[in-house]
Amino acid sequence: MDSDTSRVSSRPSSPEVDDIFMSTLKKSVHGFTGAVSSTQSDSPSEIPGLRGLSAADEDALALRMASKKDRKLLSENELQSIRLKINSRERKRMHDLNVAMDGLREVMPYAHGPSVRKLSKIATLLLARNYILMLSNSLEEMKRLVSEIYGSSGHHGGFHPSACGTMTHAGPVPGHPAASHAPHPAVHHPLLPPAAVSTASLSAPGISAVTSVRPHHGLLKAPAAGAGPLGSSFQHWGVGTGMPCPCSMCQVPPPHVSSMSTVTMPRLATDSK
DNA sequence: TAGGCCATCTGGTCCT
DNA sequence: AGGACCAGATGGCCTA
Repeated sequence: MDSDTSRVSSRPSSPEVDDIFMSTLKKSVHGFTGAVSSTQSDSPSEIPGLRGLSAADEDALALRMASKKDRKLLSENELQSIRLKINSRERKRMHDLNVAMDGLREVMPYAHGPSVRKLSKIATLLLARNYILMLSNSLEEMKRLVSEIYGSSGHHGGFHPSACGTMTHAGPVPGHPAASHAPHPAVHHPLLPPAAVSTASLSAPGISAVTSVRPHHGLLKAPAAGAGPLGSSFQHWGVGTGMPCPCSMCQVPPPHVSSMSTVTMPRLATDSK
């Protein structure tokens, strides 16, 4: 999918006024929606300016409506049936999208639970992006250190299985979501002393734009006292010691992350009101 | 009450 | 032709 740019560019920035009008007419005069939605119960009486339409008016409108393509060949019931079918597909599509979004939320390093409001869609996407970037950064750092340690001794420069086995931050995998991170092992980055990781904090724009805003935004039903920026259920924060986890994942988004979030989501970054 | 988020409807566009 | 995708519009719900 993918030819979006061209598709978008060819799309009118806003619908024609007449199209909106006709759409309204279709919905109101002919019950075009099929009244599937519980939130949108359009009826003629609800549309100012359409009240008092005579039967002739409706016929004329129906004619105009039908003139579009071959709709004239379809009965009102057929049109409604088609519309219902399309609406149903769209609902299913959006539902699937939400399911996928939920799946993404589950593997995000963010507080989960009945008392915590779930991430918004945009926050989920932003956090996911930054999470991926952090993991990539962490992986690169790990590779570099492994190379430093084994590279000069003639050992292979790649990951040793034993080292791999101790990597708990390799990223969420199916069945092992980051959200359900097991508590940190005593040494989760055996090759990475705390001093080796960046000293940058999670206040970096990428993460802060999403996570630190949530409480301000009132999205946490119950403030997590003592919880870090990622939330109280985030295992990397304060496990055992109550101190911030020094691991790479908990520390830094890559430098280039700052190019977004706060820019593209000004509201998220400044919504502390 | 304003603003944010969301679900839904809808029509347009593109793809198969 | 039918389906998928997209974006605009609309209204409901919730929170500060």
